[in-house]
Amino acid sequence: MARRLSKELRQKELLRELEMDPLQTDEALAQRFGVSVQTIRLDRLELGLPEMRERARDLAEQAQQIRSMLISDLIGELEHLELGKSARSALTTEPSMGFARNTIVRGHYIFAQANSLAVAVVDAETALTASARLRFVRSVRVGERIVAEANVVSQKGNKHLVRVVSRVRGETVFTGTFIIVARAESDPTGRERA
Amino acid sequence: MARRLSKELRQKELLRELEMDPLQTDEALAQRFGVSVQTIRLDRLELGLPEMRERARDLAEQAQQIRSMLISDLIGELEHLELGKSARSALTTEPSMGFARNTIVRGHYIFAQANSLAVAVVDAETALTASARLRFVRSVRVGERIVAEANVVSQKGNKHLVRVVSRVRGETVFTGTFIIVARAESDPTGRERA
DNA sequence: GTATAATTAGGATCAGGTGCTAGGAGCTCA
DNA sequence: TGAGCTCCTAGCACCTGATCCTAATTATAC
Repeated sequence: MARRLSKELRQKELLRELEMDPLQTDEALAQRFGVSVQTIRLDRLELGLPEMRERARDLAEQAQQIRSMLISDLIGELEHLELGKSARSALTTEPSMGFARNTIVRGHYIFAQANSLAVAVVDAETALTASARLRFVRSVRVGERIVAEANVVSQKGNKHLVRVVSRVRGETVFTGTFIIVARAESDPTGRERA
Repeated sequence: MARRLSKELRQKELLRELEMDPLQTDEALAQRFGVSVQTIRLDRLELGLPEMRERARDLAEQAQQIRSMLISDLIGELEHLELGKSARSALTTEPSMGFARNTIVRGHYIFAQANSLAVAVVDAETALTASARLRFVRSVRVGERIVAEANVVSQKGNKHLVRVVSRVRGETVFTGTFIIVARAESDPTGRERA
């Protein structure tokens, strides 16, 4: 049974190996495990692992999704926007947004949604967050859908006071008060941020 | 010159097309533009664009980086950690962290680094952000390296007051005061967040 | 109408695979 | 000892999405 054990072990290692670095060819993997390329192919077949090019494509697609979802200027989907007045966006939370050891969504995703919305609602070429006060009222579980609503409370000069409330199924999970500064595109001296 | 113009136009379109969806083969692109595959190849050659498989690989590598960098529990690299007392982390900002229209880093990345650090410094199984006050003192440009320092100011029961200051080349760009709540792993009733 | 630029076509070759067939090594069991 | 089994290796034909190279055709400019 030493043979079979070694096979099982190799396949487990193979999984770990590909998780660490998915962009390895069968050739490289074969060398790494001291077996023939065919053996690696059989292993992949048994484990249902796709070939390197597919793995690359899958990852590439993920990257695009991540890019458009998490790294877009507005995090979450914009559902409503009345410039200078109010806005609403929805964010469906994903496992990648949670802590590694539990299913609680990490605060900066909730903040990111609220902050993006606060910046978006201000009617200006460039708007940056100057300061904020946040309250995380209740923890959010991975999979829950967060609806954030932003309202411009007041405006003095280029300073906008924006209030954001985020809810999950109607229950408030987060509130934040943002001071957003509108800045002319031509003004390069950054004194504030978003 | 209509031909040459059409060529220039096609190459511009090609760039935009591939930016939108990089996972297209020459074949598909040829059909899309109504030209032969060879023409697309020549265009790619002139524009210095890599083949589809390379594009996929590049994206895949990015995805891995994004995964490990932005979606890890601690954003930025931990440079120092004394549990319950202080911590320091560094974050080199990337183009993907900036706004689409300028090179200013968006606030939630700065917050994410600070928030992660504040949570990490608290010596507890699970620590969640309950509330925070933030000040974005100065805008950060893409490429700048942010060093965040967190100090536990006080502790009352399971509530920790953590102060975070983020600097770029010694200059303060962000300050935040976080109230972090430590929670026993066994307590499933989420009343606070991180 | 001819020079020049742009496009198309064809063939050889490559990487990194799939799918299939076949053979040998190593172990178990009777 | 040999049959039966799993596991590994090997070889060959084929596929996709490319490469590089040469040659021919078409469009446009002068």
